[in-house]
Amino acid sequence: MKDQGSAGVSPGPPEGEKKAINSELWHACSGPLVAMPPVGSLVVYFPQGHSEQVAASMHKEVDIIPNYPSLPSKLICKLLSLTLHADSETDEVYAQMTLQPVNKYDRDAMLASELGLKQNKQPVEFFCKTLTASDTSTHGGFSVPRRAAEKIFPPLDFTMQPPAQELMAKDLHDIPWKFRHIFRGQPKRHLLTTGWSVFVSTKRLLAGDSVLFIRDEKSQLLLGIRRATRPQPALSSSVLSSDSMHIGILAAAAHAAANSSPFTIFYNPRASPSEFVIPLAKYNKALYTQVSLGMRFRMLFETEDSGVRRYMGTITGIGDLDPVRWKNSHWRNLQVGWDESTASERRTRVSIWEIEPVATPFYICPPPFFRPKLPKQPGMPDDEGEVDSAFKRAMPWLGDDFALKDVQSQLFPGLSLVQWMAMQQNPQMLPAGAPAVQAPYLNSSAMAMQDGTGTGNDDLMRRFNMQSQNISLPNSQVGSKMDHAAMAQHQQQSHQLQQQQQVQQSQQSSAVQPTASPIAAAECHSSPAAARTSPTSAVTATAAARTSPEAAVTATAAVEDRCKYAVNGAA
Amino acid sequence: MKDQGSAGVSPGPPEGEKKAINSELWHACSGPLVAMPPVGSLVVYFPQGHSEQVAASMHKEVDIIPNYPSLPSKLICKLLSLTLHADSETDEVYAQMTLQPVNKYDRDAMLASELGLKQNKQPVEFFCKTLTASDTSTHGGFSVPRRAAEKIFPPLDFTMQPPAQELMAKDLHDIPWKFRHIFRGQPKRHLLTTGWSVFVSTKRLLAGDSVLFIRDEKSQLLLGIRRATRPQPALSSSVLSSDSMHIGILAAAAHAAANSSPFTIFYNPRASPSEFVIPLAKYNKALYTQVSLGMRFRMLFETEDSGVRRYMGTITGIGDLDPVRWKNSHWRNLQVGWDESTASERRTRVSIWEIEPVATPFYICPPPFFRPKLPKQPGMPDDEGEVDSAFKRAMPWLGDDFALKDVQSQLFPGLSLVQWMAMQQNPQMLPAGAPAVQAPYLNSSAMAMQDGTGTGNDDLMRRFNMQSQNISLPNSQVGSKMDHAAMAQHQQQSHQLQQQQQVQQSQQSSAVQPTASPIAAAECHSSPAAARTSPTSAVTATAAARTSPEAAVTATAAVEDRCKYAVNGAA
DNA sequence: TTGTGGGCCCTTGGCCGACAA
DNA sequence: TTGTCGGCCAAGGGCCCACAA
Repeated sequence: MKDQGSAGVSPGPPEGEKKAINSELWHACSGPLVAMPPVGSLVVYFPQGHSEQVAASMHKEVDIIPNYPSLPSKLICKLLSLTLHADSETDEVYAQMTLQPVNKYDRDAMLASELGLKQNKQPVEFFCKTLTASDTSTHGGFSVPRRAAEKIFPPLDFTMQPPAQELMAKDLHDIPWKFRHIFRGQPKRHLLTTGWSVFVSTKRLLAGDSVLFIRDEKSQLLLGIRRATRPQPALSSSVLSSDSMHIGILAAAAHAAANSSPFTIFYNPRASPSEFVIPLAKYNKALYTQVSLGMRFRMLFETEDSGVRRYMGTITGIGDLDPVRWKNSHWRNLQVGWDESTASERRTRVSIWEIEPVATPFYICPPPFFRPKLPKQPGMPDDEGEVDSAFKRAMPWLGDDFALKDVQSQLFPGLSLVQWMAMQQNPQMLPAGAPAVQAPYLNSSAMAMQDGTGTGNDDLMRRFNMQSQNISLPNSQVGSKMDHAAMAQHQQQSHQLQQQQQVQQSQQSSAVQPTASPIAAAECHSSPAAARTSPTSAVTATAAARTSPEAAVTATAAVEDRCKYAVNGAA
Repeated sequence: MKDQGSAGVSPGPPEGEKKAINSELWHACSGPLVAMPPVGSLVVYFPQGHSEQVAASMHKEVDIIPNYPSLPSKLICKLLSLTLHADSETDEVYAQMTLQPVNKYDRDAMLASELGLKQNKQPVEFFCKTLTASDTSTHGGFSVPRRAAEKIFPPLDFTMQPPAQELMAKDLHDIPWKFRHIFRGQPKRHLLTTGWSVFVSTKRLLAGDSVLFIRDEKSQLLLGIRRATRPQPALSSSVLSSDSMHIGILAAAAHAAANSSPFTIFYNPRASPSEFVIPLAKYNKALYTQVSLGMRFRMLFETEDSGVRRYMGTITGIGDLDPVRWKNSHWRNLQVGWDESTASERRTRVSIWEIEPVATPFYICPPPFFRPKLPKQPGMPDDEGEVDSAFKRAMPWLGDDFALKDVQSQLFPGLSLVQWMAMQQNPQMLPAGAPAVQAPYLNSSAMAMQDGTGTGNDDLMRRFNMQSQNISLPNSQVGSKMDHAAMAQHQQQSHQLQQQQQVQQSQQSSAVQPTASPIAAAECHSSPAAARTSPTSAVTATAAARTSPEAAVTATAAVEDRCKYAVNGAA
C-alpha cells in the first residue's frame, strides 16, 4: 500500500508529504458514523480493538486476540497528533494518530475531549451514489440523480441546447478530474459523459462501489470513492506475520504505557466495525449509563448510501468478550440481540459507548435535587473548578489503572507465540470494590417506566433488572444465567408495541441527547442494485479472471430511510 | 497485498491455500542468488537483517534498527517449514518460514544444512528478457530473442507459411496464458502476438520489467515476471506503524528464543539486498575464513537479466554496523570498497558469508597435516561421530549465546519507542576471550602469496595484515585506523594486475569451492534499454498520472557477462 | 539479430435517444 | 426518475512489413 497525499489536521510526522487532505472529503469517505477526536483531547485506547482491526484489515478470522504482560485492556491517552491519509492506490481512507498515555490530565484536554463530541464532520453539501452496471460499463456514462445534480453541481445554462458544462472535481489526492456534465435524453436527465470512463478505469471502480461528490466551503467540487465491502481473499502481508503484527501492537502500547511515551497507530474507519480510540468524555458518559440484562437500546448503523439509521436491540448478556486473556475489559462486553430478522449480519457484541439506551435523558441531565450527591458532572464540566480532581473523586479507580508492574513472566517452553501470550493474564486487576460496569445512581429501565414510556411489560422488565444486579461481580457471564426462553417469548409478544415506543422515544430523546447526530435523508427509492459480469477479453478469459462483484446487495427492508442515493439536507 | 496461490515445500501453516507454487518458477523469479535452506536444516537468523528488510519493503530509509532487551544479534534455528508465495496482485515472490530457536542440534539437521549448500534451484531451461518499449506498447507484440525461442519454446512446423503455433504458459498462480507464437517478418523473427497485450496490461508491465519463460521437468512452459526496481514512493502500511512493525519482529523473535518456540517470518528475496536467514553450515564456513583489512575478495551480484557476475573488492574495515545497539554482530560487519568505478551503487557493508575470499581453497579442504589439531571439520561432517559435540568443542561460545536472561529493563519516561529500544544494550556479550571475528589458523592473504598468486605487492599486503591483528578486540572500528591514502594508492597501482589475477583465481577456485554456483550465460549483447512515457489518455492527463519509468537502466560495463537477455546453458 | 515506426483493418469505446421499470 | 439497450461513428488496439541500429 503506497503512501499518498497525506494531510495534517495537526503537525503529524511527515512521511512523504504532499498536500493536506481535505478533512470534509475524508469524512465523507469514511462515513457518517466516524468522528475523530480533536488533537489535544483525551481518548481511551483499546488494544483489543486495535488487534481486531489488524485482523480485519488482513481479512482474517478474528481468532484469538492475544494479550501482553502488563498491558491493561485500555489506556487513557492524549491525542498528540492526527493525520488524515488516503491510500494512493485504492483511495482507502485512514488516519494516523500519535497517542501518549497519561496518568493525569489537565482541564484543557478534558474540555477538548468534551467539545469533540459535539462536532459532526460530515459535509452538508454532498451526495453519494452506488454505481450501477450502466455507470461502470464502458458503453455509457454516469447517470446523475436529478436532485443530486441540482443541489451539488453548478447550475446549467438552460438556454443552451442541450445544456452542458465542464465540471472539475478534485479527489483525496488533490488530483483534478474533468467531466462533461450534460442534461439530455428523452426524458431529460443529468449525465456525466466525457472523462467519466477514464475515472472509472483509473480508480478501478466496479458496480456496487460508491462515488460521492461534495461541495466544500469555497464551493469547490470534490469527489471521493467508497468501495463495496466485497468478500476479499485473505490478505497476507508478505512483510510481517500476523503474530508479529499483533505482538507489535501490544508491545508498542505496553512500552508507551510504561514510559508515558508517544506511540503511533493507524485507524482505518472502513476496515473494522468499531472504533478503538474513543473520546474520554464519550467513554465516561457511557460508564454512567446503567446497563442491565434485557435493556432496550438503539444503535446507529450506516446505510448503503452514507446515511444512518437506528436499529433496536436488547442486551442479552454482559461479560468479557475474552474472559481469559482480557479480563474486566469494556471492549464489546455487551451481548445483544436485534429486533429485525434482517439484522442477521449485525454484530452480537458491542461496547457500551456504541449504544444509546432507550429513554435516558434523565442521566444526561440529572434534575437539580440529585446534584448535591455528585460534586461535578464529568460529562459536562463547567467553569467552577478543577475538572481534574472532580474526576479523581468520581472515578477513584482510574488512577490505579496505569501503574506498570514489571511482572516476572514465566516462560513456557514449546508454546507458540500466540499460545504463550494467551496464557499471560492481565495483571492489572481493577480494585476489588470496583465493579466491571459501574453501578449507576439509578436504574434506567425502571426510570423509563416511571417516565411513562414503558407500559405493559413491567413485570418482565423488573425481573431483568433484578437479575442485572449480578453484574456488580466483575467478569461474570450473567448472560448465560438468563432465562432465554422467557426472554424470547417476551420479545415476540411485545415486539410491535416496542416498535411503536421506539419511534416515540427516538423523537423524544434525540432532542436532548447531544450525541445524537441529525439525520437528513431524502429521495428514498428502493430497488436492488444490479450486478453483472464485467466484460473480459476473450483470448485469456481464465487468465484475466477478475471476479465479478457478486450480487450481494442484500435487500434489507429499512424502517427509517433507505434509498439508492441520498441528498444530505432537505431538497 | 492480497494472498495468493501459496505453495508448500513442506506443510506450512495454511493461509488461503490454492495450489503449490512451482518451486523452479519461484526461484527463477527470485533470482540466481537466492537459495532457500532445506526444511529441517539449521539456519542462523539475524533480527537486524529482518528489520532491514521491513524497512526496505516500506521503501524507507534504514534509519535506526532498534534492538530489544535480551535478544541476541543472531539466533540459531531449525527451519520447521518453508512455504513459497507470490503476491496475487503484483506476482512478487516471497517465502514464509517457521523457525524454531535451538540450543543444540542433531546430526540430521546438521547434515541437511550441509546438503542445502549444494543445491542450486535455478532452472536449467529458462530465459529472461527485459521488456522494451515496443514490447509493452499496445501497438505491437513481443519480440522473442531467437536463441531463447529455439531453446525454450516447442519447435515450430516450418512447413507452414508462416510457421506459427499457440503457446500456453502458466504463471506463479497457476493461471494459464495463451499466446500466438509466430515466425515472420523480414528478416524473420520470433514474435508473440495475440494474447500478449492482455498479459502486459493485466500484469501491468512496463518497459524495464522482465519476463521469464522456463520449461520444467515435464517440459511444461511456465512464465514469470520480475519488475524493475524503480524508485517507489515511501510505502505507508496503513495498518501498522513502522515502530510497531520493528518491535513486533524483535518481540516475536525474543519470545521464541526464550521459549524455544516457533515463530514465523516472511522473506522477500527482491525487497532487500541481503538474506537474513543463512544456512548454519554456510555461516560456520564463513567464520573459519580469515578476514583482514585490505583483503581482496569477490562477491556475486545479479545481472540485469538473471545472470550472475562477480565483482572484486577490498575489505576496508571490520567492525559493528551498529556498535551501540547491536554489539558484536556479524551482520554486515565488513566495510568494503569496490574495484570498478561503476560500482557506486553497490553496498559498502557486507557480511562475511557473502564474500568469497580470493584464493581460499586451502581452508575449504585443509591438508592432512593440519587435521590432528581439529577433531572435526564443522563444515563437513563425516560419519565418524557426534557432530554435535564436535561443534561444542569447536565453537564453545555458541552455547552461551542462547540463554535468555530476564533483564530488568529500566524505564525511561518520555522517550519514544525507537529511542528507548535504541538505548537498550544487548545484554548478550560474547565471552571476553572470543574475538568478534574468529582467529583462523593461518592468514589467507599470506597464503595466497606463498601460493604464488600474489605477486608484487607483498609489503602493502603484509602491512594490512599486521594492522588486522587489531580485530581480535571485539567491536573495534579498525577501518577508521587505516591509512586510507596508502590504500587507495595501492589499489590504483595494482588495479590492472589484480584484474588479471581475478580471472585466473576465479577459474581456479570455482573448481574447488563447493559454494560457487556454475554460471552459464550466453548471447551477450550490450545496448541500453529504452524507456519512454507510457501513453495516457488525453482527457485527464494529470489525473491518470502514472509515472513513466525513468530511464534508470544504468549502463554498467560488465567484465564477465552482460546481455539484454540470457539463455541459461550453452546455446 | 531485433527495436521502432508506418500502413491498414476491425474491435471496442463512447455518445445518442428509445423504452421500460 | 433512471437503468439498460440498440444505433452509430470514431479512436485506438493489434497484425503486418520496411528499415535501420
